[in-house]
Amino acid sequence: MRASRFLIATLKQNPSDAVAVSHQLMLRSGMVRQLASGLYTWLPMGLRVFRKVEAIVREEMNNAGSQEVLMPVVQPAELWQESGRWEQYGPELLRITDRHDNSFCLGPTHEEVITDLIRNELKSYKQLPANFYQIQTKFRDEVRPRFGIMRAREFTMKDAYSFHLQQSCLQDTYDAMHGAYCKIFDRIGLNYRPVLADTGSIGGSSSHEFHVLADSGEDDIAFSTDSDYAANVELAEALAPNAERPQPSQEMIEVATPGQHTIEEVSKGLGIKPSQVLKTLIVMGEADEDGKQGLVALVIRGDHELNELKAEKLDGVASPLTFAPDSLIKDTLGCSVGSIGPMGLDIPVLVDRSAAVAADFACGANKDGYHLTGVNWERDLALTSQADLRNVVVGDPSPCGQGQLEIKRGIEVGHIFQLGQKYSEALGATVLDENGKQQVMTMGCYGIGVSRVVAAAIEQNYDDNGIIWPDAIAPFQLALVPINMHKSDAVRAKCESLYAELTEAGFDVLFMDEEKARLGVMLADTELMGIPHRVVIGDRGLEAGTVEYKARRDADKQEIASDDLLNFLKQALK
RNA sequence: CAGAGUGUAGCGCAGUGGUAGCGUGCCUGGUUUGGAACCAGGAGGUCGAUGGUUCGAACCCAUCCACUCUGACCA
Repeated sequence: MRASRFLIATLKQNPSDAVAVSHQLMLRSGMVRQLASGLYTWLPMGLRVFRKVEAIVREEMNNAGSQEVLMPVVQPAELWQESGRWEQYGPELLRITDRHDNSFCLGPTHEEVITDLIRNELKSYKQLPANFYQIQTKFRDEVRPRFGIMRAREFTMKDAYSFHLQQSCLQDTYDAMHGAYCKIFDRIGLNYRPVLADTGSIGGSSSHEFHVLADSGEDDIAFSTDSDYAANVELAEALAPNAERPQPSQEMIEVATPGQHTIEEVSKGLGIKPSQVLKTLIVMGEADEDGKQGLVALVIRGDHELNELKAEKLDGVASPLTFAPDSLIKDTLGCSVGSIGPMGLDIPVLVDRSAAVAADFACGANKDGYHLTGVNWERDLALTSQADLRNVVVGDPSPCGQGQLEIKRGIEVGHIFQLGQKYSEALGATVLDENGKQQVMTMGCYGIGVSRVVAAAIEQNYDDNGIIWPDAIAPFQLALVPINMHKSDAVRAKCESLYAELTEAGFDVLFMDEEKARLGVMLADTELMGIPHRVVIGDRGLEAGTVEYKARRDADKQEIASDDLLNFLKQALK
């Protein structure tokens, strides 16, 4: 491609409202432009990257036996009412009405549409397993779009859905998809990890997320130092401590702690470590037959964080997890939030495993302005139910039994689920089995955020000068940069012949052929745009029979005999 | 949705009551040319919108809109 015929829309200055690195660099390098909040136009440069990601995803999905389809973005309300999600989904589902006053939505995902298609098209067990995918625009009216392309409202996703009669068959496809995802992210050239994940609101049993590791990620991922174990922190189990609970050594006394409510204030006031203070959180209990909700107390160590996902899965705890309103706590327990403790509560008390081995601890006295110190389980109060309630922290033993946990940030770029029969059941997607009987199919679903992969690749690969694309998804593999082409016929002739030759050899070349463009500007632009390889042609080199080569990641340039260039590049770019 | 902030030239910003400016980018000409040059000339703005106060509003007041940040939310 000739730069003179291609929109190079680089910006010198950072648009002021971009915060995330990928957002800034995508705007500055002329990859995208914002149209409205969470809506972006892909410029030619950005679209080339996007298409390369898409092509790799498509190839590997095809290789893994999935068939491509393309479903509408606009979907009829009836289907969503049939699955129950018309009511379940909140305002994130953008609902629209057509001229006949019929309701539709913009698809945030396509389970309903594919299941509707499949119930009409698949009739026999002989057609199973079946796996279909599409690469399509999704729309989610996010409460707060942010980080540019990373969390846009309109985005592109590769979503696949598989259909089975046996769980074992689903498992096979799930494993095949897992393998295909690894191939995809390997080929793209990202540092990523498949991690155990929560199945979330979509339901189902088994689930893995694929995370690109980057400091700017929104998720915490826990890894074992000694094994392949990796899990989203929201899911990673905090094992029960091995250590026995120490014997009590202090008397329980009540201490006035006026104005001290947070763990930090209390531990500072009492002169003890936060880990010696237990915090008691009051959440809503599960509704009984009459629909009445009681309260439940959750007790964790002061230096630990509550894991809401774990908590809401416990018997007796309302899901979604809801913190009890202050007024209700005051009415029921007779004290306010900063002074609650497990001592003498007549509501269910669930104690985190780590908190259960604490001795001589401090906690609220259930009396405003007072705390207890030297409290001990069994001696001063009964230890009723124990549970895993907290987020794991660095140094915890790995749930796999080997090594300790470390925690890194990740960007979720893929997610695979075993869906089960949630949608096939609701929409009546059945086939006849060997005995001629109707059987509801079991489903799996598999997503990759195609547009997000582009942003995540930048979050993981950049420097002060701009983007550093992995070779496989770079908009161009190579920049051909002439020096003073408008004055030197030799430079022009060499560039033209090289451009023809390299293009002929199958390289994606960006020829910086703008008349009178200054070298510094061209170099800065090609670096900002992240083009991984660069060849500079000047009179000085040509007289010596050389051209200059530099990889985007390299610190130094090298002189290459111009006759060897093609072979050199074939090596370098392979 | 709650809290905070910002809207003035493509981008970054200044201007706080007297009719719009700087840097950069863009166009023309010239001089330059190995990392974002220099000189001269030029184009480009209903100052987010509406209403009000005033002789006069980018500026003061009110309402609305958009965008951003923090949080809750998130297959």
